[in-house]
Amino acid sequence: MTTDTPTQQTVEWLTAEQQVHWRSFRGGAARLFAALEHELEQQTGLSTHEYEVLVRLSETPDRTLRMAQLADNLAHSRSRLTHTIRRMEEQGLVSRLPCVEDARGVNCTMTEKGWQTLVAAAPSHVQSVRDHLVDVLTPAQFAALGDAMETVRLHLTGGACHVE
Amino acid sequence: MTTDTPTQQTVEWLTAEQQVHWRSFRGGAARLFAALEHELEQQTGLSTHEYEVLVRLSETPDRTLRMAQLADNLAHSRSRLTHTIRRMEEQGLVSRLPCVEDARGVNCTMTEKGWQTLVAAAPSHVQSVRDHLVDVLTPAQFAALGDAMETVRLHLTGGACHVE
DNA sequence: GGAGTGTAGTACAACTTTGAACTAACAGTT
DNA sequence: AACTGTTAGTTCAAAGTTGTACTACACTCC
Repeated sequence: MTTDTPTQQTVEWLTAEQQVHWRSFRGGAARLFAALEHELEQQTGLSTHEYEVLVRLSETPDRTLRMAQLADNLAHSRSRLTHTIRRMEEQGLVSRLPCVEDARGVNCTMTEKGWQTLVAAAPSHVQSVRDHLVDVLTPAQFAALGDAMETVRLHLTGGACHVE
Repeated sequence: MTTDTPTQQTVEWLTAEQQVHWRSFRGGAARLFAALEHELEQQTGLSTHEYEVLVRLSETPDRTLRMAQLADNLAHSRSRLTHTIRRMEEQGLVSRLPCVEDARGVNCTMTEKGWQTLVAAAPSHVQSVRDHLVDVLTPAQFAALGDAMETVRLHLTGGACHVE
C-alpha cells in the first residue's frame, strides 16, 4: 500500500527498502514453512506440529512433559495442544498419564512407536530443512537469521521461555 | 532430538549450532506472526490474510486482481482464497466480477469500504511490525533478514513469482 | 479450616483451512 | 467442428484451530 495520509499523527511508516525486506521475510517464511509441512506430510504422514511434539518429548530424560510445558515450548494454545495430543494418542504416538505431584496436571509421554516414528521421520525432515533453508544460505547468513529471530523471540516473550 | 542412527545412509544432520539457529528462526517467526495476527485482529477486526488481500489490491492501478494472481501473491491455495474472498465480500470489503477477457476468470476489486478499512488499519499494523520486528533489530540485521528470506523465497519458487 | 484467587487441562461451538472432485472455458490439433 | 489437454474458480466434506466456558485442584492468608 502506498498512500499519504496527512491526518496521521505519530505513525512512522516503513521506508520503501524496509517494506521490501518485510515482504521478503513474510513471503519467504510462509512459503518455507508450507514447503516443509508438505514434504514432511508426504514422506512421513506427520504434520510439523506433531513432529515438533515428538522432538520436544524426545529431548527430556524420561520422554515426558506436562501439557502446559509442551504448549509453551511450541507456542500453541492449550486448546490446540489438547486436540493435537488426543489425535496423537489415537495414533499411539504418545500417551497421557495423570501427574502425581500435581493432581491437576497431565503428563504426556512418548511411546516406543512415537520414538520409532520420530527416528524414521527425522532424516527426511532434516534434509528438507537443509534443502530449502540451511544450504541455500551462506553459513554467516543462516547464523545471522538465527540470531535476529532469537532477538525477536526474546523480545516477544519478555526474555522468558528460553526453551523453544 | 539427539540420536545416532548408524544405518542412515546419506543424511547430513544439523550441527548443534545450526539446530539452535533453526529453532530460533522457527520459534521466533511463529511467535512474531502470532503476535501480529492478534494485534491486528484486536485493533481492526481484520485477519492478516484479509489485510494482505487489501494491500495487494490497493497496489494495482484499478484496485483489481484476478483470483489466481491474488492466490499466487499470497501463496494461498485457490480454495482458501475463494473462502477468504467470499467472507470479505460479505463484509463489503471487496466485490467479484466476471472477467471480460477470459470468461473463466473472476476479477476481485476492492470497494471503497475496503480501501477505507485498509487506510484505517495500516497505521497500527505498521506500528506492530515496527515494535516487534523492525525496531528490535539493527538496520543491518533487518536487511540481512530480508535478503536471506528473499533468497529462500526465490529458491522455493524457482525464481518465478517476483511479486509477493 | 474455609473463602478467595490462580492454575491445569478439557469440552464445546464457531470458524478456518485442506484437498479432492467438479464445472466451465480456453488453446492447440487434426 | 470435434478431440484432447490445460487452466480458473468453486463446492463439498473432513480436519484443524480458536476462544470461551467449565471442572478440578492448588495456594494463600485470615
